[in-house]
Amino acid sequence: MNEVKIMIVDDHQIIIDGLKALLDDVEGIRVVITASNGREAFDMLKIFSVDVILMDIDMPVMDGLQATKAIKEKKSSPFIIILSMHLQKGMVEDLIKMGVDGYLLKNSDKEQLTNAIFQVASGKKYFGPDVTLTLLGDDKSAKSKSPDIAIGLTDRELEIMKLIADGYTNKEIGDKLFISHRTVDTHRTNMMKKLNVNNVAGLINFAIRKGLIS
Amino acid sequence: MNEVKIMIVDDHQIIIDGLKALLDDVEGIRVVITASNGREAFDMLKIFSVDVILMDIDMPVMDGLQATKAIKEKKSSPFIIILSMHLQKGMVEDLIKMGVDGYLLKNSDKEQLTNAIFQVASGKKYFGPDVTLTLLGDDKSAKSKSPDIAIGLTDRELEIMKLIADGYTNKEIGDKLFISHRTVDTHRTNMMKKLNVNNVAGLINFAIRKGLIS
DNA sequence: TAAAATCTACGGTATTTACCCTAATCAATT
DNA sequence: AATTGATTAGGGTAAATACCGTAGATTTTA
Repeated sequence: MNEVKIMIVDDHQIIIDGLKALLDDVEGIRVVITASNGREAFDMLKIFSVDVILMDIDMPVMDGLQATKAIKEKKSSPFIIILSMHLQKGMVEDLIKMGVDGYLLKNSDKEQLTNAIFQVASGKKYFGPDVTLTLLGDDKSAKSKSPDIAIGLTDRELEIMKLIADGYTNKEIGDKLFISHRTVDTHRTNMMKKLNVNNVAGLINFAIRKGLIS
Repeated sequence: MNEVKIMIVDDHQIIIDGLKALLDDVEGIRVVITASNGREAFDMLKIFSVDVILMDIDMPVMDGLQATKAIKEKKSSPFIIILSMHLQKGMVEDLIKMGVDGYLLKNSDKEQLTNAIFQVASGKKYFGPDVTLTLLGDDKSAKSKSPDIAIGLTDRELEIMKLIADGYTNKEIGDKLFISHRTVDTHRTNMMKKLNVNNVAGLINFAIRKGLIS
């Protein structure tokens, strides 16, 4: 088999450098290109051809989920392994629907990473040692349903989310946006329902995970 | 000069492995031990002797700031470089007061990291290419004033902060900690006063900036 | 030993959220 | 033309939070 060509996508240069140093030591793996956000990764694919993408989730400009979606929409896209900080339940199913080929926590070790890369490169799926892969479904399911996998929040909701995170009350937000504080409350409630949390702390925690604030 | 002996402290194994691979390529640097949280790092220092510690901030059990505080309280402690995800204004001053020797964003590159290590190992300070080091003061200032430099929150407050961030209500937190929900409210109020915010959103935003959650 | 900080707790009150519900308007899509 | 989704708004209520104060018990520091 040829060398597995890798693209690393992460907004932290030190992690890119680290992963690169780590993988360059491995026989059969070669890091050919890196990108610091989703958009860059997407653009790079027009120029470079790679077999496997190691994709971070939290990134500015275009996050890992958006990028994955965009890349997987094209035909003959590379395999994609998501590198995530935290395990989020329900996440794996969503990722599979998006067409992701692997999922790995950042507290995995070198061996698990290389395993994942080789396995995915050979066309199999890899979802961590913890995750039993019972489901799988057909490939078509990726495009047929659930159009808003990544986040599911509207622009307005996002706008309000940020203001909530900044510490404004519903009334203050209403004044700022020239809408009723009841409307703000409605948005707040809708977001909580969507994200399955039950207070502002949960909301903000979500916003952090997605890189919307901080 | 001898080799610079390094300890890496990070809760993500892949980052440890990456940094190790990266630094093992560098002449004059040797990673002798790693730890996955602050407590482990602290304990390891009883056994191993190192010159420079690369310390992450976000960690379970004991975070980087607590660990730094604990380590720097002992005499003849190693130099410590903080590795942080985000640049936080006001942070650097606090870190210097704590006795930290360097501060580096995780989106620094390999060269900056090795520069930082060598510079710090030789007794100088390194606070990133962006940060102009105007202040510095005398070494005594570290212990003489402001006992709660890092954050200003007590252990109990921090504990409660994390539970708030996890979405628990005052009542739930009270039940968890076997104290009255009024006491939880008092802690909450005191924290807000200390941090100059006026609701839970502000609190959590702070917790993010300081790396207490996520 | 005295002073300061920490953790605990409560009374009272105004404000804010959280959570039900309905519903009109507008834009986009089928 | 009809449906869906987004945004807007309100009625009503219970729960939770924010904010003011005080204060005892314990621990730490000076």
